Amino acid sequence: MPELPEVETIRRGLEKYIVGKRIISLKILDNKLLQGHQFHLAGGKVVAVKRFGKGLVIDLHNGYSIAAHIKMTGQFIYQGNITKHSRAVIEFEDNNKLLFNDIRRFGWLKIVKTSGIKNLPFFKQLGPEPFRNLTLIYFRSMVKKNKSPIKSLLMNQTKISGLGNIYTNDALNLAKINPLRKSSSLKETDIKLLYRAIHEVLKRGLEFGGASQTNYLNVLGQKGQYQQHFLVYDCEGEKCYNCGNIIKKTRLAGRGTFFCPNCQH
DNA sequence: AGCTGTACCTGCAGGC
DNA sequence: TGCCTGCAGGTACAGC
Repeated sequence: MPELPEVETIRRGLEKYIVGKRIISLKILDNKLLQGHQFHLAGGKVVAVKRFGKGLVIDLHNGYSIAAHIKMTGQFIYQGNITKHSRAVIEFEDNNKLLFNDIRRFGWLKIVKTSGIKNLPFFKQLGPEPFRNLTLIYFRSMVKKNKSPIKSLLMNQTKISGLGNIYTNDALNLAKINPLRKSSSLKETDIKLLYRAIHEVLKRGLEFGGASQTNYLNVLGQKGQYQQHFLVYDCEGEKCYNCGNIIKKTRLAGRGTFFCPNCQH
């Protein structure tokens, strides 16, 4: 489910509710889920919760961390009830607990030394991130030399981290750029508009607490509201808010791709 | 090197 | 009602 705004909303929730708590156990309910040795966790006190791209990292005081990726349908739920989709339960000394639920079972948890997080394959390959180190200079040079469709480039986590299908579709609409356009064909004006649009749609996503189109929930089990404000994502057949033309859907690299044929060139 | 297609899973909506 | 197909917000990997 999650892209940058959803994962960041989860991170903020975890930061609020579990930092300072001591873990007494991790119960694994799905053997596919975990890599690493859970005995490193017992007695570990949570000191920080970080996000890198769409990945989460829970740092403990003892030099170990829990790295997590919730992929399409993962959820971290604080104080929730165990369901058939619960894959792990972290219990804290104060009797509170954190569930990791995941319908499609794509997500993972890894227990590693905090110093080794950056060497995990997923974290190692991440590109710069909006609101952090994605500069216009880097963005411009990357766009100019890339020959794939601009949408594919934006979705590529090694080029830019944090964007997924929802925010990529909406950012391209806001910048009035056709998703199928070859990256290197973008003009300076397009590049600047797109750079700003990426930040704008992510900011909106964050302000609405993420998009709960299907499974996303924050750590309190609450839905986000950005799905009520999609510009084009999942809007096939609806009228474009800008010009009234009908929004079209196509497929690009296997993903649903939405755009206004009139506004986006 | 860098791209595309497919696999990984489960659930759900839509067509018949 | 039920079966079938296709699709879903992400990544890893094979193959070109």
